[in-house]
Amino acid sequence: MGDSPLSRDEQIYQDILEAIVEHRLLPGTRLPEDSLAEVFAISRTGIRKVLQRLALERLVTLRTNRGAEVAQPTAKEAQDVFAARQLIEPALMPAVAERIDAAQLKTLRTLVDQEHQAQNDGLHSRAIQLSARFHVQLIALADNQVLTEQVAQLTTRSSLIIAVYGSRHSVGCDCGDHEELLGLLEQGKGAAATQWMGKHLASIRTSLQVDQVAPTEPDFKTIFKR
Amino acid sequence: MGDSPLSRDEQIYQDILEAIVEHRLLPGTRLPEDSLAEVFAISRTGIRKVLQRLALERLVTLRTNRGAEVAQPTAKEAQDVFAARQLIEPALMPAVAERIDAAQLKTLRTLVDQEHQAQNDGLHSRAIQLSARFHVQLIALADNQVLTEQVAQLTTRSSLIIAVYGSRHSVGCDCGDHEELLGLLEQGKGAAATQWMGKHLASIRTSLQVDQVAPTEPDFKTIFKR
DNA sequence: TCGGCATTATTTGTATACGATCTGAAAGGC
DNA sequence: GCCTTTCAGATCGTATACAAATAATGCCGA
Repeated sequence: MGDSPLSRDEQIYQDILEAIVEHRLLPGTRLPEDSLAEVFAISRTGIRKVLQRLALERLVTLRTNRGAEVAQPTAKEAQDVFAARQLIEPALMPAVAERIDAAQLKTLRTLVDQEHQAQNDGLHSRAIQLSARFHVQLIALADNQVLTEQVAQLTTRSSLIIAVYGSRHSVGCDCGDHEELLGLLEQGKGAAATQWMGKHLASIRTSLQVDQVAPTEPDFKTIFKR
Repeated sequence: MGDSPLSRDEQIYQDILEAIVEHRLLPGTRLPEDSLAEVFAISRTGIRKVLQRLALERLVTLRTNRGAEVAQPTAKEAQDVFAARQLIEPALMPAVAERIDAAQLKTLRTLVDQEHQAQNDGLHSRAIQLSARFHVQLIALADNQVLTEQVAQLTTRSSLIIAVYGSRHSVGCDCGDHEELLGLLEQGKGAAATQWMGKHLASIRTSLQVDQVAPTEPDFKTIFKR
């Protein structure tokens, strides 16, 4: 027994997902089925399935007869995503504080360390990915699969949002450190952890430059006007 | 301008979704691609796309080489779904109370009336559907598309849960009426509405008979043991 | 020189075909 | 008589082919 470690489709899905989260594929990038099919040595049928899934998760947009491209969240969407996170994530901190144990703390601290290291090495992309994983792993401790999946989706969308509106900070690791939060949880201070998480997300949210929209397609008029 | 009113796939998706929400398709029912393809006069390709989507929304389960069937939520999943709803929906009531206006109140009251009528006519299936729509329409007023979509998904999953564990009540319209809530919102009593919604969902949750699992396939060992 | 129109090339939408896998039942051995 | 094995039917997974739509290019006329 033991499932196949990762189905073919799932692997491709993960690959593309990671590329988007790590900003190797930027918002607006077109994703032609043929090219992807060739890269992954699979038929278009398989690619379409993956793109479909990514579209339902709002990571790519899918327009009929015009193919797929990496999604470009609007400012409103960015606000909505972070509002949702602010509603859900802080509220789960008490449950997390209750259930967390030494082994899980250790796992989470490993993630934080890796994140720091990536940050110091200038690997911002990797830091972003690790930060997202930290949030999901943390929420998973509340033992609610539904909410965990929702937060997982919200964090990946957040990565996309940061690609469009973000400062150069990774997923908001400027306002105090994830390590701080672990300290609070370790001491069972659920209420304090709730507050911390609320501020953490608020800080990321305000650091977004939602006003200065990065022009999707190069605005030649501006570029060549002298 | 003006999109096609409803794409072919979208229509099929809606049809199957409605059948599941209204309990015309019960949990555990197999959904062979060939049969569906024939019914909807489309190729298997189109059906697979729809089933894929329903699977991502957890309304059908998809096992490799064994096809699709209407999902049978576990007791844990049922708890998780309602816990999520209890976290999200009450929290949005203040925002809803602030933004609601006369026109929207009227629309919602129409929904409630239709729900009552369906209930009185013994059309429980329809009542369930209308109740779900009421919740979604309500949440939509908070003007957060992300959360609205999440709640939409949670309500459809709730319908499925009620099919498995539910009492004969429709989507929990026993503990006080949706009309009551509209009264509170009309008066701008956001805090009271929050409380009301919390109790409302709690009431549905406790009315679920999560312990007496409806045996999917008849458990002959139990049945014939004396 | 510029705008409108036709043509072409690229890309997606859909159906179908073929191979692989699973389920259930019948046949055979113990 | 019961268990194992094998075979057939049905169902799914994947690739490919062909049709349709779109976007871009080139052409022609004003």
